[in-house]
Amino acid sequence: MDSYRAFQQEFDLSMEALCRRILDRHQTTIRVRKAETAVANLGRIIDTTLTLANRKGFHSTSLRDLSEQSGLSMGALYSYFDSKDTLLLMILGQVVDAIQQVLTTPDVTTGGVENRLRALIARHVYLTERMGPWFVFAFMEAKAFSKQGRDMAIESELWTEGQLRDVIADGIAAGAFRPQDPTMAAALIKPMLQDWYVKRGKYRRRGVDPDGFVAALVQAVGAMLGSSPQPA
Amino acid sequence: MDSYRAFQQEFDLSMEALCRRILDRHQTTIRVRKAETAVANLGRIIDTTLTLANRKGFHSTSLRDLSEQSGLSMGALYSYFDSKDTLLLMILGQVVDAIQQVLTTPDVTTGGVENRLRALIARHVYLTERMGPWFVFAFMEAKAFSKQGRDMAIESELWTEGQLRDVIADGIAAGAFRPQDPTMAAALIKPMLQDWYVKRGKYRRRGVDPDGFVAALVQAVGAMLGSSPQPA
DNA sequence: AGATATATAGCGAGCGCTCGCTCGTTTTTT
DNA sequence: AAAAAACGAGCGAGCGCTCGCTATATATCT
Repeated sequence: MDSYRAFQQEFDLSMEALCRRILDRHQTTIRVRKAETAVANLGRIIDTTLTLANRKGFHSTSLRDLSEQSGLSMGALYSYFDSKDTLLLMILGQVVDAIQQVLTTPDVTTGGVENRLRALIARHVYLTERMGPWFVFAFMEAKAFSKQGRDMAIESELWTEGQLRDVIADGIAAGAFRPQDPTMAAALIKPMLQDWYVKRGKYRRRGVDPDGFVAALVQAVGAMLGSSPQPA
Repeated sequence: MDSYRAFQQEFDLSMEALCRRILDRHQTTIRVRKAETAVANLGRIIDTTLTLANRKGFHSTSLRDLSEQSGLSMGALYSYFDSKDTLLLMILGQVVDAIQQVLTTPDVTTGGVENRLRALIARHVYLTERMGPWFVFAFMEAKAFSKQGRDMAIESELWTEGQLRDVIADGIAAGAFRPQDPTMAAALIKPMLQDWYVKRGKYRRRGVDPDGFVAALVQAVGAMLGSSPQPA
């Protein structure tokens, strides 16, 4: 898994696949019984929500706008969620779910520290590239979440940072990285990863693609941690 | 200027001083004539706005909440701004103003590249520490700004990144830093600087103070740019 | 100095409007 | 024809904002 193309073939993160998981997780609230119909309409709802919310904020997006743009009536929308807040939690929940799915696989947890670190960085960039609007949504609306949502976001954030910290700590113990505080190092790397989706437009304007960003980031992080040069 | 204490003595960024500048910039909209009264009440209004907006978002903060918490009536509020959007632009404008004030002084623009880079990093951290809630507000509400506000935010963002890029480019030319793309390097450093105020709580919980963060960041950035060790 | 007049600051009920959400009805599917 | 899904007018609550009014500070006149 060493390019964005390979990543896309390994993980199915299509709107359909994502909505199928959301349907699984919210079977009790979603009142539409036919899975095929439910997945299709969930896709339209969430696609529209992400577009409108990322343009002017979730709170400023009215359900009438959402109804009009998605082509479903007000009543139909309420067959898929029981409150606007639930819609928000559906999207956030799927973001957390996808993170777990992508960052918990052998490539990331085994092998040399250099490769584990590279895999962690690459997968994070590729995942946030593939699900860009979802991550922007989660990041921007985080403050407005209900307590349940905020706790979920913080936990997920700390989990990802913990993965980084563990790899760095292992690397220091193995003598691959210069001795330093692994928690602080992880804390500094995390925002660089987030920048890829928070400021996506800036990188697009400069012609930087996902693989280019991964290369630059791996290089920078390597230098920062004082890693010995990669074996040719 | 080599500590947060020294920074606070060099720059007056008290609520009173900031509001006095806001009053200057919005003389035409603010209908209260006595400067003393206006500055005092602007302080109450903005302090309350930052508190409420950073808790639940600016859009979700009603002017009735603001009125109740600040102790001014609805009518009195409208003597200080002519629309809720103007209130938002007042705060954003002062953030941009303060950035210019702090990052455009001899320390930052003269001397060796190592020192210029250190000064730039330190001042950014100290400024965002001193005006924490203002910066969090600007960052979180940026997407909801009117076009005027968004353009201001983007311009200010790019200006700061440009300052970083220039120092790095000078350093590469002088042989102090390893040859690399200064634009990409600056793009990766910026989010680390922003993390200080966006995730302020995380660092507080871990007992990291402004000077500690500056030290860690200068160290990390130095390694990342491949700077030669500092002269003792 | 005291009385009067004028300007300034603050007040808060109420306006028009949009919001999230409901529910009786209609359309589509089985 | 029964069940499932979609419809959309309408409800009450809460929004940004206004405006006729009161209270207080300042200026002017005897």
